Amino acid sequence: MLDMKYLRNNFAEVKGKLTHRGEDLSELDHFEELDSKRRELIVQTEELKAKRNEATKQISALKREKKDAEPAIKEMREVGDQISVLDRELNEIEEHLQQIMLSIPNIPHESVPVGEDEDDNIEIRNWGEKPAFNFEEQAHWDIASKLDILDFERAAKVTGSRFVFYKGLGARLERALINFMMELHADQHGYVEMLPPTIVNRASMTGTGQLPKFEEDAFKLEGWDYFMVPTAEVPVTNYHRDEILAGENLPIKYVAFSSSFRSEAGSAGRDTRGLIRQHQFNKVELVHFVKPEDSYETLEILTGHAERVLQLLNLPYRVMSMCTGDLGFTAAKKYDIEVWMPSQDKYREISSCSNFEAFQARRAGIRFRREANGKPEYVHTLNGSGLALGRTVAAILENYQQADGSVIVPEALRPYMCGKEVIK
RNA sequence: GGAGAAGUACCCAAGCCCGGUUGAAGGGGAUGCACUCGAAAUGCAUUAGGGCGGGUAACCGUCGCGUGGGUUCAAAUCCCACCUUCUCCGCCA
Repeated sequence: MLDMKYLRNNFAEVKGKLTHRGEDLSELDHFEELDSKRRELIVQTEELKAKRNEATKQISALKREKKDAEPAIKEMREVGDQISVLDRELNEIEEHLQQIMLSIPNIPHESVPVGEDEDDNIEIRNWGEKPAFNFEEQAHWDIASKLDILDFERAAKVTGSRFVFYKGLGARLERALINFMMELHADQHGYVEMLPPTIVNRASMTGTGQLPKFEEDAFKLEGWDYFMVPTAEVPVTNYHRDEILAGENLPIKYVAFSSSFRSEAGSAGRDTRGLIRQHQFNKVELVHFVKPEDSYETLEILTGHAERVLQLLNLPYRVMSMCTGDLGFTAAKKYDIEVWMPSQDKYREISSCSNFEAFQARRAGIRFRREANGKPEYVHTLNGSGLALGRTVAAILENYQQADGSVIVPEALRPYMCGKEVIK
């Protein structure tokens, strides 16, 4: 959510900056009218309420002195009616205004490249050497099915398409990656470890920006106003919802492991095979709460923490700066880290690191005080995958595949795999 | 799932039956001042934060006793719904 006062005072400028995002801004046009109507009504009702409060004191004094209060009561009856009419109107307007505010995307940071879609994203850097194979490289689903470590067919029977069983050393590999990543971030990067709920309520989904606009992307529990989390970002960011944090405790950094659930509405036919696009996948997520002046430096650090995972696994990747048209709804700036997938001859997203500035903090009411008696200010929130587990498994299988169909275990993972050096 | 109890300011807690003088007694804590060489103890004082609106500003208004509605001239106090916590029973990993 944007700062309403800022939007009021800089309407044309904000609107200009939002046009590059390629989102529907038709709602925005009602803002100015509703906003001024709202303030008008507030002045009116508050005047009447002040009058009523004054009269109430007098009525109670009259009653105490056993004098006739009937005329005053009669008059206030009318005032009361006026108040309730105006209040009702005010409520409607505030609801509409709130709905508009919740549907306006974040303002892109000035350093974000202007562009329409993913073709306009800019490569910031790349790392590692793409493997050279002297045999025909295979897709990870083929490698995995020959090794019997992933089972998509039975998952389709048990649940449906876009689900998977990890099996044997496949399951072991995924679990090794979870432990490897969690320990790296907790022990070496200084994050506090979390295992959050994987079901959250509507307020949480609204707080981080998944709702109200993207409800069809989420799995909702029938009969409940609960949702399966699409990312641990939701529970972990909302962990501090409606709180005022002590400035001296910032920055706060959490690393959370959770399963993530996405309906992938509108993605039918894309990445139908393999681990790239599942309804359920595991992810290690990094979440920061920082002072506003620190958030852009933090975005670089956070991205570096995610990159560190790929470096230790020796997987080639590049870092892309998302252009205005590919930023997503909530981010002011976003880097995607893309890992090399040999069978596709392409880089594929494996982490997404975003600075939301105060966009989520305003929705979720997350503030801090610089000093004990200072005014509360909104924190800036950031998060990034560190990393998506399924895609990491896919990248390992493809980049570490051997001519005989076996897969070398990256050295950094061997301590988590009982020293095993190869999956065959 | 069944039965019961409770949610009041930073914390504890009175008020709620019998609506108005409680914008919230009292205590603790915190802060300031006094006493003291200093501390403790003691005494005095302050301590609703926050949202929203108006105003160049000082400041003013409004909302606020779990949340949302309702009744009333007026609600912490009455009515309804919901949420959360606790206790007991049942079930259960």
